[in-house]
Amino acid sequence: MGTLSDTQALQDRLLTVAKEEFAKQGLKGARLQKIADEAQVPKATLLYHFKSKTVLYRRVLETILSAWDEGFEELTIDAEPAVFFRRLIDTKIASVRTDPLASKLFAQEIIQGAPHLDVHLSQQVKPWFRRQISILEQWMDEGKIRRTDPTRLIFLIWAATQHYADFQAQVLTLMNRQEFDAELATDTSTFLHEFICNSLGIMDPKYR
Amino acid sequence: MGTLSDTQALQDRLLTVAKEEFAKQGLKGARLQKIADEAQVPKATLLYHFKSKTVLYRRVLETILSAWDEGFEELTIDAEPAVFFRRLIDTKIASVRTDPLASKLFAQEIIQGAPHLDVHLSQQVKPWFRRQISILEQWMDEGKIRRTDPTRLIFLIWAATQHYADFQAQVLTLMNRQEFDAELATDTSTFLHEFICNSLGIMDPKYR
DNA sequence: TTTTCATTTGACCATTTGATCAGTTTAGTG
DNA sequence: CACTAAACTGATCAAATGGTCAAATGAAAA
Repeated sequence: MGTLSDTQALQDRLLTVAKEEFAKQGLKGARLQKIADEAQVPKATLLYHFKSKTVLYRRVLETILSAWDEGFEELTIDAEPAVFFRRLIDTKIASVRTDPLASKLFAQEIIQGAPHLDVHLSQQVKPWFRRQISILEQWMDEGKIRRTDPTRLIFLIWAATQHYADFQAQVLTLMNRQEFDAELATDTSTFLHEFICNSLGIMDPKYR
Repeated sequence: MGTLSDTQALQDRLLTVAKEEFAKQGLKGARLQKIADEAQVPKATLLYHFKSKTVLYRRVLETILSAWDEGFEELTIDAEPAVFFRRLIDTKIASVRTDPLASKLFAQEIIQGAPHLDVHLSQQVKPWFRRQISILEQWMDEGKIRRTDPTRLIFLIWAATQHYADFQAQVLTLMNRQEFDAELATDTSTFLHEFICNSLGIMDPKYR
C-alpha cells in the first residue's frame, strides 16, 4: 500500500468531498473538520495533502473547470445550427444534472467576484465564448439563423440551463417533482431547443 | 435626538450596509465588525439593533423579498402578450440593474438550499409563479401565443435576467463594457423581448 | 429636578477553527 | 535488516469573531 495511486485516489476523494462542502456552505462556511470527517480521515491528514483551506478550494475549482473544458471543447461547427444547439444544450443540461454541486460552487464564486479564479482560468472562458459567438455570426451571415445578438444568445443558453442547478430545489417544487431525473432533463433540453429554434427561425427539427 | 425615526433611519442604514457585505461575502463570510465600521457605528450598537448575525441576515432577506413583491405584484393580465412580456422583462432587468446586490444575495441563499427563508416567505413565491403560468396558459388556449411549457418559460425569463446580476462581472468583460448602464439595460430588455416574441409567434412589436 | 427608559459603547469573554509540529508508522530500496 | 522518505496523526496553539454586560448618555415624562 501507499503507492502513488493510493495517494492520488485519496486526494481525489478529498476533492470530491470538499466540493460538496464548499458548494453547500460556501468557502467561508465550509469546515475542514467536516470535510475530513466525511472523508474518514484526520484533519491533519487533509492539511497534509492540501496546505491550506484556500489551496484546497482552488484545487476544487480547477478540477471543476478542467472537467467542463473537456466536455465543451469538442463541440464543433461541422453541424447544422439545429444539431449544434441540441448538442450544446444537451451537454450543458447533462453537466448540470450530473454534477449540480459544481455548478453551484462555480456560481457562488462568480457572484462573489471570482476572487479565487486566477487570470489564467477566468481568461480561459473568454476564448470559448468568442468561438461560439463567431459560429453564430457566421450562420447569421449565411442566413441560416435569424440575426440577433450572439453574445446575449449564448448568455441566455448558459443562464437558462444553469438555473436548473442553482435553483434546483425551487424548480422541483414548482414542477411538483422529486428529483432531477433523466426524463426531466430530456424535457428541459427539448423545451429549450424548440424555444431557441423557433426564435431563430430554424425549421423542421426532425433530427429529434 | 433619539426619536423613533432616527432609530428607523439607523436600522435602515445598517440593513443597507449589511446587504452589501452579505452579498459580497456570504452569510458566513460577512463580518459584523466590517458592517459596523462601514455604517460608522460600534459593533455593540449593531448588535443592539439586531440581536444576532442571523437575525440581521434574515431581516435583510425579508427586506429584499418585500421590495420585490411590491415591484412585481402589480403586473396584470390586462394587456396584450407583447406588452405583458415587455413589462415583466423591463421590471426584472430594472431590478437587476438597480440592486444587483439583492439578486446576488438571494441567489446565494437559494443555491445553499434556502436555509434561512422560512416557509412563509418561500411559499410566497409559489403563488406568483402560478399566476404568471395561468396567464400564459390562457393565452395559449386563446391562440395568442404558441403553445409551450409555461413553467419553463417563466424560468427562462427569470434565469436570463438574473444572470446579468449574478454574472455581471463576466458579462461586462465579454461585452467590453465598464458598467451596466441604462443603455445596456434597454438593449438587454429589447433582446430578450424580441427573442421571446419571435419564439412565441407574437407579431409586430411596434409598441416598443 | 427627578425619574424612567431607550440607546449607546468600551471592555471583555467563550468558542470556533485553520494551521502547525513533533513524533510515529509505512512502503519502497539497497 | 537497515535506511530513507513519504504519509499520517494526536496534541496544541494563535487568531478571529460572534456575542455579552455593565456602565454611561440623553431625551422625554412626571
